[in-house]
Amino acid sequence: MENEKENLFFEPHKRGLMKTPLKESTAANIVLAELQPDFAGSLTTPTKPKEVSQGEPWTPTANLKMLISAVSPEIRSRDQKRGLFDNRSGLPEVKDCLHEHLSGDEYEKSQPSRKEKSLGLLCHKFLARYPNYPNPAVNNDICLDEVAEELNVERRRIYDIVNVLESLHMVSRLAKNRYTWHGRHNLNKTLGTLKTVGEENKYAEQIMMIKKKEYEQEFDFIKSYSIEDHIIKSNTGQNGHPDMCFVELPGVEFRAASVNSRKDKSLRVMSQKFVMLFLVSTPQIVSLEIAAKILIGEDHVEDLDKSKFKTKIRRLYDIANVLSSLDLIKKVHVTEERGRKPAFKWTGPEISPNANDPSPLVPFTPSDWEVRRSAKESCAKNLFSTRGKASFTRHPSLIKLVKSIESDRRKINSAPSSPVKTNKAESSQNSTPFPNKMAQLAAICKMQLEEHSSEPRKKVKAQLARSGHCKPVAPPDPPANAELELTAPSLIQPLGVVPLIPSPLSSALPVILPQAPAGPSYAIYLQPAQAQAVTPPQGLSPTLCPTHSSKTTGSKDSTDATAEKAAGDAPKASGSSTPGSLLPAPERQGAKNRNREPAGERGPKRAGVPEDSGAKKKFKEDLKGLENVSALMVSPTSVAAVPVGTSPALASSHPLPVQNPSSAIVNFTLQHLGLISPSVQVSASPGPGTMPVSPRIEAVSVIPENAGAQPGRASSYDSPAPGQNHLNGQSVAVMGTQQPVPVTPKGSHLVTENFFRTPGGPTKLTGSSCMDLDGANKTSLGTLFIPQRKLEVSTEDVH
DNA sequence: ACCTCCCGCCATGCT
DNA sequence: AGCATGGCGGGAGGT
Repeated sequence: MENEKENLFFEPHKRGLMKTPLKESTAANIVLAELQPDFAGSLTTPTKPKEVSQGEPWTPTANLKMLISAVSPEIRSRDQKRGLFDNRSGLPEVKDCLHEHLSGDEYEKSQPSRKEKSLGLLCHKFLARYPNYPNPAVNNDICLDEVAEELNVERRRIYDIVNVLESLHMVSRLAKNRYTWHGRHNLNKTLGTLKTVGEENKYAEQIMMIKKKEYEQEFDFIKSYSIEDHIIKSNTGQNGHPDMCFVELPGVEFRAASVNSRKDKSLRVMSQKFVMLFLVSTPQIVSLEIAAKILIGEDHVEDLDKSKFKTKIRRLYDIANVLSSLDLIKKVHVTEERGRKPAFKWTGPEISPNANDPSPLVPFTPSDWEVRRSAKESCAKNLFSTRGKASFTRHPSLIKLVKSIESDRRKINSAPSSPVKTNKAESSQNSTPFPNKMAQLAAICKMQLEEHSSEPRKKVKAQLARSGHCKPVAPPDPPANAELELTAPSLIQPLGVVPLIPSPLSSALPVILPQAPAGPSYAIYLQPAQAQAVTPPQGLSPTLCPTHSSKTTGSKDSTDATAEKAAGDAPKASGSSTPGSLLPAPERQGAKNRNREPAGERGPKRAGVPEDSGAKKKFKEDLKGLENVSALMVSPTSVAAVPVGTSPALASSHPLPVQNPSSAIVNFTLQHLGLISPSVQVSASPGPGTMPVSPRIEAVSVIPENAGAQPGRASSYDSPAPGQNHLNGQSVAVMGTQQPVPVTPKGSHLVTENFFRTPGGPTKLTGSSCMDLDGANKTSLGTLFIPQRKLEVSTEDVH
C-alpha cells in the first residue's frame, strides 16, 4: 500500500524511475547521478524540483569538489602521506564516481580501501546529494534503491545512514523504499527535543553514575551506596537507563509498522540516545564506552556481556560516522590514566531544550496548547518503551497501561508506511486515544518517579543539613575540589567524559539535589502551560529544562566550543546571580537554562571528591549548600573547570576564567592536583575568564575530518535561508551574553514548520509547530548533574 | 594488539 | 512466499 500511495504521490515526478535504478550508470551516469542529488533520486524525474531548491548548481565538477572537500580531509591527508593524493583525484570516492579515470594510478582507489568504503564517506556522498535546507515546495523524496545504486553500495548501507538521519528527522519515511529529505530544517528542533528527553531521562546522571562506578572500582572509594545511586535508580529503573522508544517529533513520525516494530532496538533509537548524551553532558564529550553502557542499560554493567558491549560499540561507530558526516560530532580521545578512550565531541549547534521556543513570552494560543500537548504525548510515547521494558514501565501499575497503549499504538502504526500520521491534527484523530494514554502514563510515571526521586533527595538534603557543613555550593569548591581530587586523582579520570576538570564524583551528588524536580527553584520556572500540558500538576522538573538559548551553536571547532561554553557560562553565571529564578516570562528560558546548567556546573565545582566519608560529608554539605543556594548556583559546567579559582564565588561567576594566571600555571596546577591528566592542557584562555578549562581541552583536539569535510559540503548546501543557516549550527556564534539569545531565528522556525513534513503530500504545517512549542518539550526536568569529572583529556582526532 | 567498522547473513514483519 | 528492513557479529583492514 505504501508504495502505491507513494507512487501516487510521486508518480508525477518520478514514477518511472521509482523503482528502476540506474544501474548501468557506468561512470558518467553514475557521476551525474551522484552529483545531482535529488535528481538522481528522481532519476529521470521529470520534476526538477528537488535539488533545485537550493539553487545550488550541481555540476559534475561541483560535485566532485564537494565530494572531495567532504571526503578529502581525511583521505587527503592520508593520501598525501602516502603520496597518493597528488595525481588524479586523491579521493577514492571521487573515483567511485569517476572510476573512469585511470584505474592504473589509483587502482588503489579503484579497489577502495576499506576507508573508502566507510560509512562516513558514504554518508558524505549521500549528504552531498541533498541540500541542507531543501525547498519544501519541491519534491524531496529519496528512493533508497536509486541511491544505493548511484552510490554503489548495498542497500543495507543506505539503511544505516537513513536510520540515523531519520533519528534526527532529517529524513522521514514515506513508504517502502522511499524517504523524504528534510535536511536540517528540523534539526534544531529535533535536537532540542532530544535534549529535553535526555534530561528527562537523566542521562547526565547516568553518566555520572557510570563514572562514579568506575571510580569506585578503581579506587574502592566509597562503595556505599550513594544516595545518588538510589535516586537515579529509582528514576531510571534498574537499568539506570530509561528505556525509551524512538522520539518522534510531532511532525515526523514513522509511518511504517515495520519500523515501529523494531523501534526500540533500532539504530534510530540508539542514535537518538547517543545524541542525547551529548546534549545533556556538559563537556559534550562522550566516550563510546559510556555511551555503550548507557545504551545497554548500564546499570548492570556487571552483567554486560562483552559481546553485547562490543556489538553496541560497533553500532555506535556506525552512528558516529554518520553524525560526524553531519558535523554534529567529531572524534576525539579522552585520555585517562588507563589509556585513551575513543570518544566523540559534540560539534553541532548548542541547543537548548526546545530552543526554539519561538516566543516564550507570547501567550499560547489554544492551538499552541494542542500542539504542545501533542508534543508531550509524543514524548510520553517515547519515554515508555513499547516493550514494557522501559524504565518507567517498570512500575507495575503502569505496565498494563503500557501494554494496552502499545497495542493501540501498533495498530495505529501498523499502517504501513502509509503516510498517515501527521501531527497533532492527524494524530489526534488516529492516534488520539493512544496518545492520551501515553500522556497519562507519562504523567503518572513522572509523578511516581519524582516522588521516588524526591524522597531520596530529601533525605540527602536532610542529611546535609544536619551535617551542617555545607559549603556553599557553587563557589566553593574549586580549590577544595582540587584538593580532593588530588587525593583521589585517579577518580577523576575514570569518567569517560571529559569534563571539566574539577570535581568528579562530587559533582554528581550535589547536583542532583538541586535538580530534583521537586526542587523549589525549579518549580518556579515552570511554565504553566508546560506544566499542564506535559506533566502533571506537579510540574515536576520538566519545566526546568529550559532552553538555554544562550548557547547557540556550537560550533564547529573546539575553539568555538570553548567559546560557546564560555558564553554559556557567562549567562549562567549571571543567572546565578539572579538566583531566583523567577524570571519574568521573557527570561524564563534563560533562567531555565541557567538553572540547568548551573546545576551541572555546580556539581563539578562542588564536587569534592569524596574520598571517604569525609569527602562525602563535604559533598553532602555542598549539596546542601546547593540547595540553599540553588538560586545561586550559577556557574555552569564551566565552573568545574575552574580548579584554580580560589573563591567559589569567582568560580561561579566566571566559569573558567580562572585562567587568569597563565594557562601554563593552571595546567601545571591542575596536573599536580591530579585534576587533569598531563596530556591535557588547558590552553591559555583567550580572554580572561571566558574560557573554561575544559573547553579548551576540547579545543585542543581539533578535528580534522569534520571540519574539512563540512566546509565543502556546507558551502554548497548550507545556504538556505538566512535564518536557517544558523540552524546548521555551525554558523552561529555564541555569545557570552547572559541572556539567552535565541539561537535560531524564529522566522526560520516558522518556515521550517511549514515545510516540514510533507510526506504525504501536501505538507501540513501543523505538526511542526508543535515542536516549536518548546514548552511542551521542555517539560522535561532537567537533570542538572554534571557528571564530569576531570578526566579528560586530550582529544585527539581520530586519525 | 587494539581500534574501527565493513560486510552480509539472516531474523523480522509487512505485503 | 517474497520483499523490505535492519539486528548482529565475524573477521579483516588500519594504525
